[in-house]
Amino acid sequence: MLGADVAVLVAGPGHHGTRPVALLHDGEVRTGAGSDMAHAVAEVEAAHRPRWVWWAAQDAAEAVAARVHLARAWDVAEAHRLLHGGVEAGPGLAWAAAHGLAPDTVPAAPTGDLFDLVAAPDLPADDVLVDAAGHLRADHARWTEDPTHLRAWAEAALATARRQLDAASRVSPRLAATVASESAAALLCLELERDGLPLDRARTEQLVAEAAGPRSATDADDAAARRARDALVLRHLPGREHLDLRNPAQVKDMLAAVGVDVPSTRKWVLEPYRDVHPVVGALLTWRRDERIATTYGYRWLDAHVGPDDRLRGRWTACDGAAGRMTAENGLHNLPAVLRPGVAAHPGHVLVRADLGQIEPRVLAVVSGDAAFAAATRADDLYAPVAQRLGVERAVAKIAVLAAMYGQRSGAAGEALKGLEAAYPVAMGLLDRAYASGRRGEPLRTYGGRLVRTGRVLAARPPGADPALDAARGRFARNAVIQGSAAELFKAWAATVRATVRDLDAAVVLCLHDELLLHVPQEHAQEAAARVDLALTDAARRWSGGAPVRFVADTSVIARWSDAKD
DNA sequence: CGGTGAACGTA
DNA sequence: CGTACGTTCACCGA
Repeated sequence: MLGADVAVLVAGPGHHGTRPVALLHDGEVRTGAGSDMAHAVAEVEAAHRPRWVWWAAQDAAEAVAARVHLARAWDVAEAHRLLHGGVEAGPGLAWAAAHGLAPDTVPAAPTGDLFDLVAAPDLPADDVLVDAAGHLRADHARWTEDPTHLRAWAEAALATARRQLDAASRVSPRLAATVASESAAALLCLELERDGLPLDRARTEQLVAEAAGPRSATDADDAAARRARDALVLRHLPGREHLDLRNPAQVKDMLAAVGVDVPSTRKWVLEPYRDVHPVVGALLTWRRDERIATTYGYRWLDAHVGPDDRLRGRWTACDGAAGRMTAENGLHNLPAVLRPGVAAHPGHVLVRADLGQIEPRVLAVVSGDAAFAAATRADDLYAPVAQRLGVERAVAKIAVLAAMYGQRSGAAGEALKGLEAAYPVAMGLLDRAYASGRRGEPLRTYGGRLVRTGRVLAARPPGADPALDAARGRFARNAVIQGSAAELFKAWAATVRATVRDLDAAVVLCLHDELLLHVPQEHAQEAAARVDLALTDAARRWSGGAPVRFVADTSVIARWSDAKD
């Protein structure tokens, strides 16, 4: 994986475009300002299609901005997160881990104040990157401001990557492939931020207006609109006109006074009390509209939707828990009522594809349960499970979800016993994950990501608090499924990224089990077919050919909210 | 002014 | 609400 066809791309500190960048390929290093280096990167890609090694995808920011497509990468930061868990994965930490140095001995980066000049111990000679203890020098960020240092910086990244590959092959035969997939996902994250999510601005503004009222010209108008929204609730409460609806404690006291005695004012707690007092319904409607007015209102539109009518936010390839993708600025939690505003631009369509029942299908792969794998041959996995258990489909579904997530409320009891009997291998995997979590032991996803379970209130050791142990157990059981599903999803997304490129199509949204592509109209059917083919290919590679079927519901639409074909 | 919890959107 | 995440608000203590 890191043989002869390797190129290294690293950047020094500074602003994108003007910062120093080095490209190391075939023993030769080229350095220059980032924006000037983009075409050199493109040349190497076109001629050699190497595997690119970088400390993090951010090193390729200028190439991405210049729309240079890079096919294969080894991202040292993503590899570190997979091998060792956690989110922190800077060069100093990744280097240390790759060289067997304890993470708590990594020297802290200088903060830039005078104290550093006085306290700095044993500064290495100025042309040396590694200190006496074997760590990257603490001031490596400043040190790489000098372009003559960038060759050593690139070689350090390559050395780290090679050690990571050795470590990965010792952990799991699948881990190197997972690094490749995660590295592509991290690159895709930069492209998602660059391209944005296409919106129909007029329609989106209209939807916002329906919840928040018309756009205010002045602060006074804004305050008046806010008072008008509040009045729709307060009119049910004569004598309490000064109640602050945004203060949960005041709302709770008010509700108790009108006969609604609840432990909290959360939506699902209040929902059953709609008939007790009209203020309950009014409050819930107010909360829905207030969410749009404050979080997804005009301020959000103005801040994050560009003049090209695209919504942009930062993306990260893996969160700190099980490894799902995250996104900012509402890209991952846009209220459903605003979805009609997400629309293909003229001459284009959206291709929407979502994975069906991904988590139980992933459980079949991770556990290697042959009987459960057989159930994945059905379009609806719960049908054969229900048949085997002799229960209704709805009961089978609840039982499977209860087994995976540890739901304790509800009546899944009998069906759960049936599951244990019918699919002992799959249920055994979930039980072992739960037990590992209770003991605070780390575990690995199918693709090899280390998930630490001690992170749940790490201050209290396992065994000290039964409720905490149970929480760690539930977290672990969920993480092995959710994290493995995230790996399959990213392998799929990376495959789609590569295979629809020649259609001028692009992935514009990743949502855990759903992909949205922006596609020229004339390539709609071809892009949809390639999305489905990419799932077959990615699933076969990720699962190592396990007899488990994955299914996508794929449709060509104009708006995200449109019904499926 | 920074940190915390409540609340709620998404999967 | 089984588990995550991001955002906004009010409150708390400095």
